Amino acid sequence: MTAHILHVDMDAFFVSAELVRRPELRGSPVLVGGTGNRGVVAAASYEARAYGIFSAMSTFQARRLCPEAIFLEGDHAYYGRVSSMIMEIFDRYTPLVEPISLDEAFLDVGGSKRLHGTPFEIAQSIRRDIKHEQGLTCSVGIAPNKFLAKLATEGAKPKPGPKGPVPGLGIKIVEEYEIQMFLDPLPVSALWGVGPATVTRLSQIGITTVLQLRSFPRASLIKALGKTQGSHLYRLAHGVDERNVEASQVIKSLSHEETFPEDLFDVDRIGTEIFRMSDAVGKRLRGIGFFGSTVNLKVRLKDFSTFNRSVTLANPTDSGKVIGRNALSLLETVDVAEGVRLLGVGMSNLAKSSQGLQLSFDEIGGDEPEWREAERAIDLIHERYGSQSIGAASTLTEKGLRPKEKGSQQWGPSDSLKK
DNA sequence: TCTGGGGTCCTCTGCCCT
DNA sequence: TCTGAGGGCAGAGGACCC
Repeated sequence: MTAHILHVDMDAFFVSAELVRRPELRGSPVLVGGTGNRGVVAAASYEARAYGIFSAMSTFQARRLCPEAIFLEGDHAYYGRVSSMIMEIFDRYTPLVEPISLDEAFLDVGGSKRLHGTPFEIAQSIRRDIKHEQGLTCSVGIAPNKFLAKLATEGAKPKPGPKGPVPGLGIKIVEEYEIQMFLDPLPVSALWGVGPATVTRLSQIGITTVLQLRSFPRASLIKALGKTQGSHLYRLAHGVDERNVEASQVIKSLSHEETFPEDLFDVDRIGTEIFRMSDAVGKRLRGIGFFGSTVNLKVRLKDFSTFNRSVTLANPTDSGKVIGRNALSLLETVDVAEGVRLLGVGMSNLAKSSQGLQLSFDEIGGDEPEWREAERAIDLIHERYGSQSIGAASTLTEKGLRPKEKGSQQWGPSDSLKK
């Protein structure tokens, strides 16, 4: 099989997007993420990476490593707009585009050769278009499958150096005949699905590199890791990945969670926050025309211990009120006396609202059947006058209405949310 | 003064039913 | 009637990804 799968990954996307609109910051250590001490770094410029800062590091630690770094609060809506324009560029070259996140996608260009050239030429064109139209750079991996293409991208990326970023290859191809040569020296942590826990388990049986993993008997690997993960890793170590590039993906769950600038102790306040998040989840469900059957509540306490509770409803719902009522009863099973650091409300077991769902009297609002209509009316008012214009009294905090929008607190609480 | 948010998938456990 | 095995399912939580 020839290398025809492209993995395109933007270089330090959030930071680079900020530098486009704030060019005066170029050359400085710039970080995007949660600016409060409870936040994390979402993206670091290559100048900041030279200080040992990396994404997912706590903002507190990043500040200590580089006090002079410029911290920018993320602007999810802006990155979303830039991302859409980049995805449009991909669409020019193939209809088979699978976005993984705002800054990353797989493209199957197997059928694009006659129109657009070889995979390498297409990668060159995409990089040129993105640079020209958005002022951003990206790296591209090309390989016979998604797993190898993604790994190849890592080899194409710029690296941080003491005097600024050291340019990478930009494009890296892994052809069929060089797969093992490419994979064997890599650490097992480079494989998709191998995190810290699996690294530890593998090292206990003497496996630290892909070559060692490949040489290990499949049956022993399955014994050590279980059938699913064992055979999955065995195949990856041999460069086998049969997943196709999926242009459309079905949403399976949806949630909102939030870490608070200070721990919450007041049960009434916790209830208000749960209703606020439930409201947002309901709004998003209605926005995409879905109902959910399972209500999930996540609670993280002061000591970072985390509890997940869920309940499956007899009838699916898209009502924030119904979600909130169920989430609140789930809260009763968790002892929150020591203080709540994070709350999350989610829905799973989703189905399109057009799939002939029967809603019981209770699921559409119980004693207030008109509430369902009210929620839809609120959606319309939000659309027209903004999310601060109106909301249920149950979602009102002492700071006023704080409706939760997707991505509004993507990387943790900011300084401005602190009292 | 540390450790986000939004997802997916998997495994384990307990319960119910046959 | 009691008991155990086993399947199905829901719930909890771990692990991983970006």
